[in-house]
Amino acid sequence: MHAKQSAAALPNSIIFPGAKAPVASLGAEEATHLRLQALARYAGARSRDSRVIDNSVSQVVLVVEGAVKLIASAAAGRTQVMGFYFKDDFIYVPARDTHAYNLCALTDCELVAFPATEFIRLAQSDKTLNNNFLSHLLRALGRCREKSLALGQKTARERVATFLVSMAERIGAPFSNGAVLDLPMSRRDIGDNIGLTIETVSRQMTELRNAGIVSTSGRSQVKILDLAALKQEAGHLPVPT
Amino acid sequence: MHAKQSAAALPNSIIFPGAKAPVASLGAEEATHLRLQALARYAGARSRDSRVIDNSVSQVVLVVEGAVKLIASAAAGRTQVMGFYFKDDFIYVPARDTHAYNLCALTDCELVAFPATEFIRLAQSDKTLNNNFLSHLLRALGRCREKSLALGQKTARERVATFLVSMAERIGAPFSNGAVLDLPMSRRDIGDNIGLTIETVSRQMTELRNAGIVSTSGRSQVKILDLAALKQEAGHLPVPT
DNA sequence: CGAATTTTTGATAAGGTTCAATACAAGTGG
DNA sequence: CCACTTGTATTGAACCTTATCAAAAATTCG
Repeated sequence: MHAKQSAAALPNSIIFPGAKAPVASLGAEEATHLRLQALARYAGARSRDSRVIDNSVSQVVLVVEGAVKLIASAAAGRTQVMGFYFKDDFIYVPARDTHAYNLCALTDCELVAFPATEFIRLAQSDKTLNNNFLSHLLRALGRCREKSLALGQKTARERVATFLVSMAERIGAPFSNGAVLDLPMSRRDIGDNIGLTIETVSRQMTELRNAGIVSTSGRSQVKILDLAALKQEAGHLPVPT
Repeated sequence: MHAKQSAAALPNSIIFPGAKAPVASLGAEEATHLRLQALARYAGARSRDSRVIDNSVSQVVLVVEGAVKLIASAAAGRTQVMGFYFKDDFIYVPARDTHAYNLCALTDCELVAFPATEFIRLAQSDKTLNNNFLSHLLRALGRCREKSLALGQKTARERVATFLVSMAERIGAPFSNGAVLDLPMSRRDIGDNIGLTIETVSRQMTELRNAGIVSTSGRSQVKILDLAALKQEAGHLPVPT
């Protein structure tokens, strides 16, 4: 299902009660709000919907509610999950080129999409918005480089641990010496994100469980019992002095 | 050797004859030039110099001449080469954080570095410069995502082929059905860039040579005899329709 | 030319994938 | 509400790719 259309035209979409709220988290000045509103395409999506937004042009997407994954497709049907995004996250989705990028809903969710070109033009006249966008891009680049490092250098164990640490920081609820999290993505998604097969992910989870570092219940709940130990497993750099 | 210092203080550095030229490729408006000049730190480096620029603060670096690599260091002495950069390339080097980023010279080279914070502030008042910086960041993010896909999904053969295709596009001279290139980096650098050991890189090069797709002479010269075949090996997506 | 370094080649081993089967969770219809 | 069905996750065994270790060959540089 395509989503570059106004909310009214989408049967599945969730109509926002107060339309101003989502755009507010972009931190733009008052004067920019109206113009952002005009540009915004609200899109609701049900869990598992793929191609949640139109990728014929580059888009800047804000997650208002729910969770999505950004996937890239290469030859031979292989896909890489470039990242997972949650409430208030901000995603740059390039237009289809040598690889095709798409957003897929992991849960029912609400998104706001802006055509990138117009968004950037608008940001030029609003220092706050421009700064926010810039610092978002810098963070995205930083995270992507971290991922490159992980994919290029780390073992299966380290990758799974790294993934869990990252998720704990983003969607974990504090718990004892660690955190509790409810993973909205499947083992396949995790594998495609960290460059492993589902079997390897599963085995590493089992080993972490046997080592008493995490415990699991059901498919999605993970309790991190010892965050320090998990970070150790993740192969993180000692804190710089 | 540290390089956040003016050219005059660097024994190794190459003093530029006309100091305006390097900044010109940033495409800034006339009025911004002087302020960029004031901000710029010129740094020359000899081949193999590491820590070519100061990484205690984030920097935006322009390559005026030569070639450099951006490396990230993780625990256990593992390093990932995040990318290679050549004349007129533009690099965002974040301050040291959970990982340490550094520029290393592959050849004798000339660089211009700007403290990122001030550079960004200056860009705010110059639409052209701001646009250039933004589009640079978007391209950098795109390339980094491509690399994630390669590291997460591709085989050794595909990675080496992908690397060669990319280098051909960036520093190759046209030649018959392919290109000739003079690689300024070692096999180790290549391996650290695409997540393989030097032995595996070497073996894959040998196989590509045996397949008649490339030929080599000396350490650094590579002739791509059949670019189409090499792209095939790289596992690229068929051109979108 | 000769020394030092880098690259290539070879043999072996380890980590991860693949294939196959079982167990588990969640949803569906009686 | 429970049995049945479907999809997802876990476990096991064999295989394959790539890493590791070790040595020889090639290139660069003094």
